[in-house]
Amino acid sequence: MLHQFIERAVQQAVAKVLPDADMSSVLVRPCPDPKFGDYQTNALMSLAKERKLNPCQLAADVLTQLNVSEWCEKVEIAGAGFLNFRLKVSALEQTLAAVARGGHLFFEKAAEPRTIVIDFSSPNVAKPMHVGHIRSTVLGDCLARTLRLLGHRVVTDNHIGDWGTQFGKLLLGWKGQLDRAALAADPIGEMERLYKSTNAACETDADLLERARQELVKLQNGDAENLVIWREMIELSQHQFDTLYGRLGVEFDFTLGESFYNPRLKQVVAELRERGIARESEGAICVFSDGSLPPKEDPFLKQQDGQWTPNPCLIQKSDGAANYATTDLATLAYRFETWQPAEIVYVTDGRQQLHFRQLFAIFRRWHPDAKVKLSHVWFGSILGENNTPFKTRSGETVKLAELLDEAESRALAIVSEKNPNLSETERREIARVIGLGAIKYADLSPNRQSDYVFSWDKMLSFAGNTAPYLQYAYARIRSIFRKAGAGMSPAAEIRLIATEEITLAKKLLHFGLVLEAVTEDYRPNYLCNYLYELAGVFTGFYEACPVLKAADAERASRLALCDLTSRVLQQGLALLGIETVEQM
RNA sequence: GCGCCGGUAGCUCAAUUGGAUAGAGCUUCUGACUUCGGAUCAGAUGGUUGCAGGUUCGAGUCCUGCCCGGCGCACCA
Repeated sequence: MLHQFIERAVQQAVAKVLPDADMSSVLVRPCPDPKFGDYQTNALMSLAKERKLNPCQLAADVLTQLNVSEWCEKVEIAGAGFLNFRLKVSALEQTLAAVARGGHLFFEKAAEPRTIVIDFSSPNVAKPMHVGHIRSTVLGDCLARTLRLLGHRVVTDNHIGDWGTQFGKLLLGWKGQLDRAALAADPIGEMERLYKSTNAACETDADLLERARQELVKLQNGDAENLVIWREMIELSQHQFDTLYGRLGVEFDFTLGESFYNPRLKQVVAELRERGIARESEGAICVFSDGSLPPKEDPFLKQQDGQWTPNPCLIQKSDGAANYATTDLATLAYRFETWQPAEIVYVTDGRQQLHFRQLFAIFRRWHPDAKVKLSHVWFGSILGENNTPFKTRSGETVKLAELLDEAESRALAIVSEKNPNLSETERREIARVIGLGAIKYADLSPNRQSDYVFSWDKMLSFAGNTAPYLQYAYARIRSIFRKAGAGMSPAAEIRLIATEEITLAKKLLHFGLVLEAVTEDYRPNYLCNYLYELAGVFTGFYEACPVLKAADAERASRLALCDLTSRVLQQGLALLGIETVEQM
């Protein structure tokens, strides 16, 4: 893309003037205001600062070494030492024409593909998937899709909760009060009922609690009967997962649950003890600070009463059982050894930050030579009214299946009102796409680190930065092609004359830059913002530039612009996991 | 108490290595329709970026202190 050509040219020019400069900081970015130009670099000012040079003089020196006349008008030095670039319309036209002929859609594949493991979603067996799983699922899926499009090798792994203390109570309930008919009709509901009822009974009955514990011990020791029941619970749960992931369009390469790592846990603890990374404390096995980090950055220290005190990570409970840190360590080691990734990404809510800081720190000590990058991509909570956690009226967690149902039924009501002429089958399909898109977009468009307030009315609105608005923008473009019929020549020459055409063309060019930003910071909201802005710029073009009524050459050129815009919208939404429809 | 995160227009949010005059939507008000889909668009109103300092050519962004809110901090995950 053009900005990369300019960037490389600038880097080469800087290298001639300042051979020792760090080129990774010499970047070319879109201008914040078109009056300055189309692209700018502000890197020369910081380079000048480091070297105590006059920034404008440095800019002038770089300029003498710079030749971007193939793509740009005269380069300007402005402000405190910006270089401003203005694209030649001819370069724009050629770039768009090349994409229209079948090039990559305004992005470039990564020069050095990386292998990246992404851990996301992670629902629990025998429990309904609920609203708490949506953000991890949607974020992780979007990151996987975007990284893949850019040419990276992505391994998605669903670390389901198929092991743990809850199975004691579940097994006890299953054996005592399982309703087979209810299980057949609604397996998750029945398992949830068994757990809740047994759990409640255990609150007041110590004998029952002990029996639940015994069931858990039997399971952990490989008791045949309990294993059979446990496997059935997993299988029933997997059906639920498959159904919901099917609706959401999410796929995993692997589903290696917690239980997969059971055979490795003892070894993990033993190894960490042998190496002196972990030791016994109050009956548990713990990892303490090794003093290698400054106290402020050390996840195994906290300040209490003005003193740095231990903040250990437990890797084995005093009863000898492993806990989630143990499993996560075994999982991390397995992923590292199995896929040899450049990076492992965990998509979870922000409350687990300390856990992952400790987990990563332990792994670094355990495998000091491992080059793998470890990332915790965390997100904020979904809130209901009054900034309280999002719950149903009766205070229950909102089930994911019901959430999706409601999204679709609300969308159906809107579609039926707006476009009653469509058949019910068509309206249902449109409602499905709009309803699911609205939910996903509501999760992806805010900064992932902030909490957001769940609002049906906002997410399903056709105005503002919402999925329906973008889907509408797409449908409206497709409508032009339906009217145009088959008379569209795909490899049309593109001629940009009106300012709205040029603005749209320049916006299309930014797509790849945005995708890179998304994968660098793991922030899909950059893509959402971009698509919304693109839709806005397109509307400006749509209002000002008639397409079908234009004369032949202009018509073909504008049709090509429409086609490129619709493709970027569709591709962008697809990366967010959101479908489009031809009519809505 | 300590840590992490947040505090930006009346409301909900954005702001791409520190970069130029902090931007959208909603709301309110004013306009545009014999419409390539008005499910739209144009314009107006609206700001001491929580407070006070500091760093520098330049700070919503970095540093220090304080105020307010959410979350976390040894055997749940």
